[in-house]
Amino acid sequence: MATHDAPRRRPTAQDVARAAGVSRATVGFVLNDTPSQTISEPTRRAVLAAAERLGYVPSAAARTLRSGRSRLVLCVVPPWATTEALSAFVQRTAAELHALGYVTVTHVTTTSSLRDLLAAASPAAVISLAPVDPADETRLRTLRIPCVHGYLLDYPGHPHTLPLTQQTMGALQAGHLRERGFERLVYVQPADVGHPGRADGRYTGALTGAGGPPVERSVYAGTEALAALVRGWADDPRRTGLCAFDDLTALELLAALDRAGVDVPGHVGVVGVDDSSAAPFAHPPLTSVRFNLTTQARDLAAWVHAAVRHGPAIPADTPPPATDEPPAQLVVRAST
Amino acid sequence: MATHDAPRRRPTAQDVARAAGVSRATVGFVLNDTPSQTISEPTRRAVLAAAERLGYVPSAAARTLRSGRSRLVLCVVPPWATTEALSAFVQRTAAELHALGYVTVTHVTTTSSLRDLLAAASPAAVISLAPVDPADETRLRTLRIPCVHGYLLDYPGHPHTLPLTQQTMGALQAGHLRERGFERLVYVQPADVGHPGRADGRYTGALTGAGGPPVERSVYAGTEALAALVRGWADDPRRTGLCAFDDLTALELLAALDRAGVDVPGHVGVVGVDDSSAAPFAHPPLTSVRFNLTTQARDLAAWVHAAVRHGPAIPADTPPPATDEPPAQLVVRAST
DNA sequence: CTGAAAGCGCTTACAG
DNA sequence: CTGAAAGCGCTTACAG
Repeated sequence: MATHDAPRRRPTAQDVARAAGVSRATVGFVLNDTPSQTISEPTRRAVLAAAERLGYVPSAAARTLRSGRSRLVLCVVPPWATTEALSAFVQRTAAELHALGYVTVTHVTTTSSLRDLLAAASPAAVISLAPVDPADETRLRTLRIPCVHGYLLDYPGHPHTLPLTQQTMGALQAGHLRERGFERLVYVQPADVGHPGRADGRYTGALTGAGGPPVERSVYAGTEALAALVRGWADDPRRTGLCAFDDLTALELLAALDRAGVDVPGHVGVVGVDDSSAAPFAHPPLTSVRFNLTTQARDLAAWVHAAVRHGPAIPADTPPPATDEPPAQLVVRAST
Repeated sequence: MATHDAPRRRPTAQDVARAAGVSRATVGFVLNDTPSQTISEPTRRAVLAAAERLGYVPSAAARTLRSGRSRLVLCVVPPWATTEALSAFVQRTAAELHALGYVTVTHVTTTSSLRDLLAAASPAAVISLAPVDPADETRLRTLRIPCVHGYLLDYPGHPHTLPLTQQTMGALQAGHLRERGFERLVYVQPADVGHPGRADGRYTGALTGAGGPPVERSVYAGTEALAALVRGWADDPRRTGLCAFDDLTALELLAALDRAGVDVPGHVGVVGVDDSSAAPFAHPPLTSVRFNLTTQARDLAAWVHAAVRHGPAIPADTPPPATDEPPAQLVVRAST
């Protein structure tokens, strides 16, 4: 026995029209809330009920093709930006964009080019958490898809720079260590930090936050190299404050310091970046820089919305709304 | 002065045809590698060169609408599945799917329904890392979009179950603790673990892995509650082995045990799940369960590909390829 | 290879 | 509200 109402194809607006006993145009007006049309409440309800009953979902492909608009926002994330803090940032931004009528999806870049991605999806806009390849930038311009930069690197002359920059993070770290009375300041990072600009920016910020040089910089690769650094700090009579590149680096530092029997924070202090969920459980609990991303996610979403409506070139007319909230703050724990 | 070759609209296949001096059909044949057509090498090159020069990217919307096919795979991730290990799993799966010709994007579910998502994108298939809402399952069936379950819950009767299940994890934890001579075994979890089935499955697995009961189960909420548990373990004359729900839970346990002055692993042992990047730097370094996701990502990608080609109902004919690799393994460190 | 064509499902202006 | 219609850019079968 064949089920009589199982369609062999997905339902279309035409099917909804038939089921609701109205014209196809009416279905479109109801489903799109077309303001220029007045639809009576009973008709409206009948259409919506029929759509629901049939499991109708408008074809994204047809809608995008015909209207030239899309509700999809594509967030492009480099592999090194898949941290807790940045994931939270993307999720908040997605929530803000949802309120503006968009749907956000994320793509972690493995191959470098956006070409394949753009041939498979038709986004209204792209958010990139990393500097975009020039070829891809050209492509996006050609396709008239606005690209908003959601990365936290200073980008001179670029209007869309979030208040939170790499500099902010380093400055908070170094300033805090100075306040706590650490005399010698060292910026410590592993050799591989994804995009080198991140570490450079944070180090530059540390120079500022320390109230001027010197802030040393140590790059290590491997346990041996780190142990050698630890010996240097242990033997130094000065109290040494370490600005760790991120929380993971900080955890590695704390473990190495513990192995060497160094007193933390008595002789050496450590500050991370990210305020990861592991930070409170470190040994000792880790002081870290927490991002305040709520308002910044709203800014980013607003830029995307503006770019979609007015085109990518909206430098002067959309300044980020002034907020009292600092872009980041220290969460002080026992490691300093 | 106006730039003479800046088009006001995005280039189409027609533009490429004009630029290459061929017919529009030829462009389609070249760009799609249509096997039924023989295109001479010079023509082929001319078309590709013109496409490249114009920055042509085929319209995903038009292509999907016309062909009824899409190269987009949508991976739906609940907020609690955004861990390092699962992110890595998704990225590996995306890489495998890329090799099969798909492009994968991820959506973290905030609102529960897939409706908005499916109205904004036309995926060829959906991978869900969480059980799918029945309404959404119906919707996907109606839209003829196959949905493959990428979550690690046992799902009785479901053909697509990866070798790695929640049970596997718990079993490895408990088996290891027994081997290490811990007499009393406790499964410890915070009250909120996202989807409760995860903790239930892991606990069930621990019962098996321990070679039979008893394995106690402790659910805590807050530092106070945890401290009370720690006192209980400290006062017990038996060596107690703790199966922590995940690495974060394990880190919290280690911190609490350290505060209470409990000897780890002398008196209490701790095993996590995830083998997160913080695990090696814990105090003491944390023994944890690492997922072997390489082959499992390949299986998942193969299921997606099969589902796209043969429809969602492919139970019997696509068994997961047998691999020698265990679905997960212990990484033993000092905490046990 | 070319050229003319249909049609995917939708949005949206138009005359009633 | 209805009904007939165009057209977004593409894929793809067809006759040459």
